[in-house]
Formats: sequence, C-alpha cells, structure tokens
Amino acid sequence: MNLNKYNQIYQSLSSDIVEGKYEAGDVLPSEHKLLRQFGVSRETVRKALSLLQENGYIQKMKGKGSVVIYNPSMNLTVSHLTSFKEVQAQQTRVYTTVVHTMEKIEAGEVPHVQSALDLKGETLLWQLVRQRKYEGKTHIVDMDYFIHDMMPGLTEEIAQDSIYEYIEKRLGHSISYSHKEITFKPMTELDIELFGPVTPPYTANVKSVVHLSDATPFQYNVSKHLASEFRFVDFSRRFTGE
Amino acid sequence: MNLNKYNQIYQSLSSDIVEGKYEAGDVLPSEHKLLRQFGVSRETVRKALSLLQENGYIQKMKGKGSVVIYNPSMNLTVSHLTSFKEVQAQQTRVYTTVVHTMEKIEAGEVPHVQSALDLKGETLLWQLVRQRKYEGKTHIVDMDYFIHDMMPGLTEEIAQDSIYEYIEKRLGHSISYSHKEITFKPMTELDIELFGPVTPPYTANVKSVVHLSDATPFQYNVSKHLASEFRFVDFSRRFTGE
DNA sequence: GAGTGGTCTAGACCACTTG
DNA sequence: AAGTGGTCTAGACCACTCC
Repeated sequence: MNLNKYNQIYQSLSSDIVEGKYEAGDVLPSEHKLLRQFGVSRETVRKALSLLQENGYIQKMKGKGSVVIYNPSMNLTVSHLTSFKEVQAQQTRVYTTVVHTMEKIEAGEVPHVQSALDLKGETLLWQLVRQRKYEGKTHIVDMDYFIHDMMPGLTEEIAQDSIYEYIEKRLGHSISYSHKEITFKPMTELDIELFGPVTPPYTANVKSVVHLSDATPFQYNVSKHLASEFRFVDFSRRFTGE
Repeated sequence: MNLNKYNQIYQSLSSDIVEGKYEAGDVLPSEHKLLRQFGVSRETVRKALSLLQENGYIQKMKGKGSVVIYNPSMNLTVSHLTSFKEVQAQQTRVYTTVVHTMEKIEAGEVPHVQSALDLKGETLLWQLVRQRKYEGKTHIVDMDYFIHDMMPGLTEEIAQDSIYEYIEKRLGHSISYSHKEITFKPMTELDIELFGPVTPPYTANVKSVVHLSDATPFQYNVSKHLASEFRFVDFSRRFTGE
C-alpha cells in the first residue's frame, strides 16, 4: 500500500517494538546507524522516528537517543479512528453483528445529523442500527447515518461485515479524520429493547463525524456501550506545536 | 519560549484560523507563497502545516492546497494533556479549587499507583484530593499522586493554584506525554461526601499517568466528573503512518 | 570530544488537480 | 501546462549528554 520509505522504516521499527525485540527502556539505534542500515537520508529516518513518537512508541531525547516507551499492556481500545471490525482485530473478544435496522430516510428527518454532515434536507441517508453481540448478549449498539448516493449499493451483508472495508476497497474512498465526543446517557426505550434490562441503565456514547480525505463528512455514528463495561484508552502528547 | 521558525509559523497560522481570518472551507496560501512570505525554506513551512493538520486545523490535499477544517464550535474539552488550570483557560466556566486532602504516604499503600509509576514500596508520595467547584457545587474531584522527592516544597497554595505551572516554571521539568483511560464508575462513599447526593450516582473517571520528557512517570491522576455533565471531545486522524 | 537528536536549507523529482 | 502538495537527498550548524 504505502510504499514510501519512511513508512517502511516506521513499519519495521514499530513491529520490532510490538514483537518485543525492543522493550520499554531500550534505546533504538541512533539516527546515523539507522540511515546507514536502511540506506536513506537522515530526514527520512527522522520522519519515521517522529511517527513512532507521535504514536506513543518512543520518546526522543536530545543527546541520548530514542527510548522505547511502548508497553504491550496498553491496548488502545476505542481510541483512534478505526471501524468496528478493525478494532476487533486488535482485541480478544469477537462480536457478531446483527443488523436491526437498515432503511433510507431524508436528512431533514434527523436535523442533528443533517447539520453535522452539512446536508440539504432532501439528501437521502442510509440509517443503520446494529447490535454487537458476544455470547448472546448485546454489548454495543451502533447507530449510523451514511450518505446514500455515496454508496447506493450498500447491502445488509456489507453492513454485517465491514462498511469501512467496502468504502475503502470497493469504492476507493479514503477515510481520513473524525471528531469524537464521549458522553454518558440514560438508556432510551430503544436501547433497553436492544440491550435488554441492565444495571445501570446508562450507556457510554461515542459520537463521531467521520470525514474523507477531501474533507467531505460522510458518516454520523453513535456507538453506544454498556456504561459499566466501557473503557476508552488514549495516548496523548503535550505541545505538538502549541 | 519556542523560538524555532516552524513553531512561529504554526502559531501565526493557527491564530489566524482561530480568530476567523480563515474559515472552514478556505484554502491557505500555497506552500510556495508561505515560504516567500515567511522567508524560510519549504520544509520549514511544511513542518508548520503538518502540525496544523495533526491538530485538526487543516486538511492538506495534493494538487489542491491546505483547506481549513477547523470549526470554532469544536472546543476540545478534557482532550489532550493539559492541567486543570490550562483547560480552564480555554473554557467559560471558572472553578475554584478546594484542597480536601494533602498528605504524604508510601507508594506501597497504593499498589495500583506504585506499579503505574514504577516505584519501590518505600517511595514517598504526595496524595492529594481536590474539589473543583462552581457556584458552590462540586463538579470535578481530582485525586492525585506525585513523587514527593521531585517536589518536596509543594504547598497547599500551589495545589490550589496550578501544580503544572509549579513543575514546569519553578522546577524546570518538561511534561511530555500521558496515557489516559476513561471509564464510568459508581460513586464511592468519598465521592458522595465530596459531590453531595446527585443522580445518577456515577462519575466519569479520567485516569492518567503523566510522564516527563525524560520518560519518568511522575503523576498518577484520577479526575472524576459528574457523569451526567461529562463530555470528552477529541479529534483523531486515521493512519498517521500505521 | 565524540555522539546524540533538533532545526534549517536548496534543490530535485514525482503525483495530483485544474484550466 | 501551470500550480499544488508528497517524498527524498546531502549537507550544514546547533544544543545536549556522557565520558
């Protein structure tokens, strides 16, 4: 896919770290050694190292070197922009997906979605409600709105598998960024119907508006998790320029 | 503070965007124009633009330009690594801080903290509990553990003001990154004492382990928010190299 | 002083978008 | 064809750490 050099170096080093060839506290080879090892210029090595630093694998220290800070115990759960299926791959639990609702509606019927996706009232949307089940119990409910004309060929089979894979591989779109919001809400009647009676009757809601790389907003998603089970893990740096 | 060129350009452009000189959808001047305007090389301009992109201000598009995607309505609340006081500055609400507890304990007494900060059992810790109040009501409770010997001169006045300011400006340490975890928990007895009786008796807990730029873990913090009021906003990009 | 990462430059070639 | 951003290079000078 990504055949540029710094990405290859990033892949190589990050796999080494994840696989334990370097442990937390170890120092990576110096930039000078890496540029000889990979046969590239220094700036190219530095781009790869910057990515490792941004993503929480290393901490670069002037005069010392690049120290590994990655710890396998930090499994980034809901964090970052990944579809449900992609998140699953990193996790132990394997959920089954049940498509509860899949219908076409007009954006005007859901004003909050219409404004979040910046649409006209007449725009057709796919409305989806999907349950994520594990051992017969619903743990997550996903409510999604997609722009219909962007994916008129959407089927229940695709919705059950991975819509992101469909969008990227079949339709050739590039999913790029999202704005997320996490809140804590009492269950609605629909929630209780889908989750069954649970205590407390609250959900952790991860709302996101997802954009393509041409900045088009194309998905409005609310992912509802049982409040008692919810866990969001994140790595963040201070001052990436601010 | 940060007198390097790409940071200055970043500051200049990000302020322009926040102040509305560029609106969402506008295209920034091209890299070529910017490098002439700022009198720097192209890579330097590109570093500034990359920071803007990482932080959700712009989306760069090959062949087109750098399009502004920042919308003033997205106020990043708890997001990113900022101390309580710094977060406050971006917000409308101004809380008052009440120091409820401030005492020295041994790390061995709080095993989860000891392991998270990677300490010996005998290491002395500052244990702090602080209430964040607004109009007489407690909205947030912060529970903190700091390594005592790193800041033996900590006082209640500092704890009431800003510990981060003290660490960075007085002690000259550089706070660098953190791992965060968000969960929802039923209130403990202490919570009820500090928040008073509220419905639902749940808190949103933001737990973080904060590290200095030499990778030393120095703070264990649990920030408890009233669940019904909690809102965490985040901007995230897909594939920053992965 | 030798080795490390941080910043910056000037120039090259490529891929994409728009007229 | 002209303009845009994406990648990469070779080299420079600096600040910091460690011996």
